[in-house]
Amino acid sequence: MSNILVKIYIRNSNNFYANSLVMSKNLTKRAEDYSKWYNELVVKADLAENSGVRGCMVIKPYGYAIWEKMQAELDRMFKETGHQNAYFPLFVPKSMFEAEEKNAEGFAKECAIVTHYRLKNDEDNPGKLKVDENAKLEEELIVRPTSEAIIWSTYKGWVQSYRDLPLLINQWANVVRWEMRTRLFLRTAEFLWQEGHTAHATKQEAIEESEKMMNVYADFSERFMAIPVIKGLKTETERFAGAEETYCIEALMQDGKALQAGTSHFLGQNFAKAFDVKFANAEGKQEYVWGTSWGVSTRLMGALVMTHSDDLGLVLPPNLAPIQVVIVPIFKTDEEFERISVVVNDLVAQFKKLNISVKFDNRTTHKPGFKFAEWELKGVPVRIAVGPKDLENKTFEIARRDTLTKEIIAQEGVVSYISELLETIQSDLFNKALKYRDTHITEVQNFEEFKDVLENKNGFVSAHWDGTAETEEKIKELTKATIRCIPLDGAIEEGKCVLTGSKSERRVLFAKAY
RNA sequence: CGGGGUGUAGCGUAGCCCGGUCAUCGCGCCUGCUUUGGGAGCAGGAGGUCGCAGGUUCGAAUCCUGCCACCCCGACCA
Repeated sequence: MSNILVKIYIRNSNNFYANSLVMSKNLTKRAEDYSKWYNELVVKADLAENSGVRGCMVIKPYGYAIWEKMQAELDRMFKETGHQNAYFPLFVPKSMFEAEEKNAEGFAKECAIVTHYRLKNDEDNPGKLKVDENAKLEEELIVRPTSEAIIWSTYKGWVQSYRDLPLLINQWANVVRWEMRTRLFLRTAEFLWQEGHTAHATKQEAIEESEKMMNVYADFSERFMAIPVIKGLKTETERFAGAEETYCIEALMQDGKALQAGTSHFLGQNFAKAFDVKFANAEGKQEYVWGTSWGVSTRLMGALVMTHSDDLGLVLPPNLAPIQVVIVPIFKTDEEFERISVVVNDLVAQFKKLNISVKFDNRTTHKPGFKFAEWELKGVPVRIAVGPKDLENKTFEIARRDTLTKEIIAQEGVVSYISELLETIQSDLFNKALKYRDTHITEVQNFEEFKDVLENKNGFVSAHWDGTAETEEKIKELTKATIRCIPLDGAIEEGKCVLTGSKSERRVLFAKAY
């Protein structure tokens, strides 16, 4: 093939040479550099691109369509569990931000801060502007890295009696965290998310709420995104700043690294005390309310890409695919195209009745082979090809993106066949990812095994841990692996800490993480 | 924020060390003909303030300074 280029990457002064075969339009081979593969995939599949503004990305229409589907489903689930949407300000006055000390401290190093509100002409550089030093704000405004502060300061005015509780609010918004190293979808300086913030009369109710939302996330992730997750608790070091307990869902990517896919926090009375949110209980006594907060972000898009995709491109679960079925006509003459269009238009109408999103790729500017490759790159779950042979035999060629298999199917009843096929693909994708995940949870008994798994196999390592932050830190230093979570379904099991040999009563999951 | 690297057409790149017909090649794009069941072929053509701003020089993609953005490692990352 003429468009195979042999590229030689020559890196830095160490004279490190890495040769790689790169198809001009294909993706970098995954084994060589997973992160390069990931970046190329995100860009080439038309999901997002670097904006050129520090650490921020542009989400392109195709990527945003996926996000909208995720939003719609999550929003439905939130409402089903009694939550309402609201919106709070982007700017948080510094004094408000610092009210809950631990939370403020936790985010202090990654905040964008507004200090001025006006520009003026720069006399030294005609046509240029500069900050007007006279327009300095009395108090700086923090661009929200999360909204607990501004929301709890608002809740103070909303809660007086136990009759005002619970307060179950969600907000869809953008937040800014000035991360040192950014990566499309996984860690961008600005990202889109939803954050739920609830207030309750009792501790028990708040704990139940945070567990409930963790379950909502796990359910969404597994049923909708076909990404298996492990539900668990964060250790004290990994816990959200300002929370009493952090619940999380952890997913495993194809390169064996773990990704935190969502968190739900039981905040205790920390924010209620910081913002003085009190209510009169049934006995007329003043009490602080109990809080939770929970969120998932556009990071889930990164999880989606890294969980299912292969070297031909994106693989989207049918539930999330903006286009579930694409129809590619194969023809030589206008007359053939006309005859195919008649059949296809009828087919499209039938799909629409079943709410299956379908695209008839009737471009005359590209050849079928090009279209096949393009839709594969974009991850469309099912492709139907229709040509003269099919008209003659009353058949279609059906191709699955996930398995890359093709079959010839009679036109009669094809719509219900595909409707079922979409469900099959959805569950097959989940099962495939589940199998990968489950074969990459390795129980180890000692530190030698521990290191061996992390060096040679990767994935989750299930090991005993003595429960101390020092041991956790030491293990991180030695292996780069962190405790992803203390699994909720983990059995009580006597054992010895993998590093120190001290007593342990349950296994926890370690992994290298994004 | 520390260390290293990169920035040349929409994308990927050669050239930089050693300043002077060096702006190179491939993909893509446009036009025409032939093609169309897996990323078409041939012929012709368009497209670039060499990241930005200064400086050195008769002359800068090339040397120097500053800035911006991106990549890798580390630190950081509820």
